[in-house]
Amino acid sequence: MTAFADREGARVNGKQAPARERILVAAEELFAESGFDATPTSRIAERADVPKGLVHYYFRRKSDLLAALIKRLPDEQIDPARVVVPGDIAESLRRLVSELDARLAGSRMLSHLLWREADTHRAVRDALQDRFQHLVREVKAVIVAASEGGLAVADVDSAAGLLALAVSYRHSVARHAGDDPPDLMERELTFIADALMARPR
Amino acid sequence: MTAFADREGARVNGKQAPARERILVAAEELFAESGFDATPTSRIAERADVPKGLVHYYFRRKSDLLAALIKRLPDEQIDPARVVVPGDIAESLRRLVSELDARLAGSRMLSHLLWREADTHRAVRDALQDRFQHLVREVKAVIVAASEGGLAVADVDSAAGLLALAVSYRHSVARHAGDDPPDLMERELTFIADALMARPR
Amino acid sequence: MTAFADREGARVNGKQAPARERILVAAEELFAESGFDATPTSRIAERADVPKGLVHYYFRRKSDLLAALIKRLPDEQIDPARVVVPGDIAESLRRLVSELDARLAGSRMLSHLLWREADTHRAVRDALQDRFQHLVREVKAVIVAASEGGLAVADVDSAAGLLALAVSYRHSVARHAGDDPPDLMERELTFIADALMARPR
Amino acid sequence: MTAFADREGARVNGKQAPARERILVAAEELFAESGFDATPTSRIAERADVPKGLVHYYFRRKSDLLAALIKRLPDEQIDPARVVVPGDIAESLRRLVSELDARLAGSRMLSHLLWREADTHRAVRDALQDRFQHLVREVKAVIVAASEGGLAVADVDSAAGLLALAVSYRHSVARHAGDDPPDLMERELTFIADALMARPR
DNA sequence: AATGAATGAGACTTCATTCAT
DNA sequence: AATGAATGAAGTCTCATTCAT
Repeated sequence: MTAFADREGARVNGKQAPARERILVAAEELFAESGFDATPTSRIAERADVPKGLVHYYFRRKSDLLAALIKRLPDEQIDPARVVVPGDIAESLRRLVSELDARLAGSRMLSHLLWREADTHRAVRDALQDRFQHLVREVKAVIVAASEGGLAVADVDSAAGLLALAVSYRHSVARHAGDDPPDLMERELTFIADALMARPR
Repeated sequence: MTAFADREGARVNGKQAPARERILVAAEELFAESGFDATPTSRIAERADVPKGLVHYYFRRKSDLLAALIKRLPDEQIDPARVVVPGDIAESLRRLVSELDARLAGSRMLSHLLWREADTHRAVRDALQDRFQHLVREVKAVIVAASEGGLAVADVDSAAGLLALAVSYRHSVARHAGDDPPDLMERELTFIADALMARPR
Repeated sequence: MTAFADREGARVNGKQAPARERILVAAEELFAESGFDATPTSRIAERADVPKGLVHYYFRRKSDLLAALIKRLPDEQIDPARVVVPGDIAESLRRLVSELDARLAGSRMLSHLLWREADTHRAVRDALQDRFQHLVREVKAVIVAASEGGLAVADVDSAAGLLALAVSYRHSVARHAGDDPPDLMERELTFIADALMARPR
Repeated sequence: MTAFADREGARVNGKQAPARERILVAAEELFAESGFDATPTSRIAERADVPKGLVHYYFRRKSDLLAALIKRLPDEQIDPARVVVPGDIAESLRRLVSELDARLAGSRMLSHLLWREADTHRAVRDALQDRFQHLVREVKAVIVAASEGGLAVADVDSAAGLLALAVSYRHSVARHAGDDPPDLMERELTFIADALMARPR
């Protein structure tokens, strides 16, 4: 590990990360900060500290950068066993949200980017849809496991959809708010959990 | 007056709308279709069927167009009396959503635009926040009126927040889905209404 | 006479000056401040407080404004009798310079403008040359009158040329200096006067 | 070296000068000919025979071109020993003026440009002031050396100031005259020299 | 006489992309 | 593999000038 401080992500245990990697990191940051269109490739090169030509050497067109970024999306499955507290839906969901927060912390910017560019770039749109569906399924799985059966499918679907929406909103669009009180999430979460508990089985 | 149909909004009973108005309509459409940055002012002029210079005559900078668009946002209050069915929260919310759909139909594109550009343009971000809060308050008012009192404030807040989120999502981001099944909304709506009914008072 | 204060020169004893005059005054100021090319006619209209169309109504092309400005140049002859102190060249020149200062004070901006635009506009160039020659002749006349004859023509020409140069420089280009110490002029002036006195006759 | 005559400065012994240099030369010529504002970058590209984009590749903004031009100003000191004829101020000044003429011949246009743009561009104004002061000092040094001491400081200052003015005027603004008779300078020069000689010591 | 909407040429500038080295 | 000069299309914006009223 050198004595020089450096860009987050630009170094991998002591050595400067390879140029290609540095370019991707820089692109992700800048796209998230200013949007795809508003980010010149020259500024990406600058931030990655590589010559301008190298960006197009690795990614012939600018959109190839976006495509490469999407491929890098973290896509780990959260193991329901790690978060589920049988019989306690609220607590289970609470832990799930916490895990999701942790998982997405590393790619919050990218998540956010997705929402912005979904319109103009089909690849992005599809990736976004996939991630959302994936999220819904994860929530559903946790609810089912925590409830130990007995819930109506439609209710689970509704609940999972609403929570996924809230989480997703929080992770991407809502970050504008600045405040983002943690209890806000808590409030919705318990409301949903209680609602499920109150349903006739 | 020709017999030809024309751009939506570009004509006002037989006469071509004033140039300024045509420019705004064209800008709204194009911004929503392709995003702010990706829309050249020249294409706006083209679609509005005005010379390129006129766009900048009325709106010196491109961002002034965005600002003008935001000022035009419909902002009518929905009268709770028109949608509330006392004692029936679900039906009340159903009618409210229906009204909201109607209201936003005219500016769906603009709504969508807001979500996309919220990051880069502070004016947009603020407008977006305002609209969302406005929406939450409307939902809350309907719930309170329909429930005839007796609900916990926190529950109303949660429910209103979730429904506003769902409506908002549907009106803007969700349009990617293409299909947008009406019953999807119905499912979330009844889930929320039932949840409220089931709560201890 | 209204209670409103107004632009210097835009009012003529209590009444607002006619629009055409206000336009000329505004143009003179702005051309001198920012240069001919850098001054949009729209800003002239603005400062003159007239509608944009009126500027081109009175002066079809922008260059017509310049031409009209040149025609307005003050061109009064300074009466040698008023400044000459017979036998005292230095004092005579001192008084002349003082008169010239007073005369040009009213049109300092315009004088300055002339130097800047002389290149690009033939009419300006010619006016500038004329004014300079006029100035040389005035200086010459004062020297001749003050010296009561007996100086060599070549010396008078040289002296007049040099002083005219210094005065001209001071009135136009030199104004950049900011400081512009009065004694600086005095120094050159006495140098020239003494030189003339010391010449063999 | 080809048989074709070519733009002055655009070729360096047979090979075309580098693009960046050609751009600077073209800009200098055009700015001097028509002024800074009146010269489109497109015409600079045209004359330099480079694509339009290259001008902005090397000089992002048009004003950067002006700045670069100013840095290129020749700034060699003239060695007093080369021009001074001890005891003969007039001849010394004559030789100095001749040297100055030679030195400035290469950048006459640029000199001229400076006077024109001094108003609107601070960098130019400062450069101009510096050059003038530099010139005054050079003249002063020659006078002192040629006179072999014994002149009053104030007289030397006056004389140097006047001659610098005349030289400067000739090199820049005066070029309008077209004719520019060499003896005109000679006349002022001897007048000044004689004046100094005649002064009491 | 006066006005301000309208026009279109053209200015500066940015930028993705290519290419010779 | 890597570089940075070079290219030209396209974008935003300004402005003198015209013209219908």
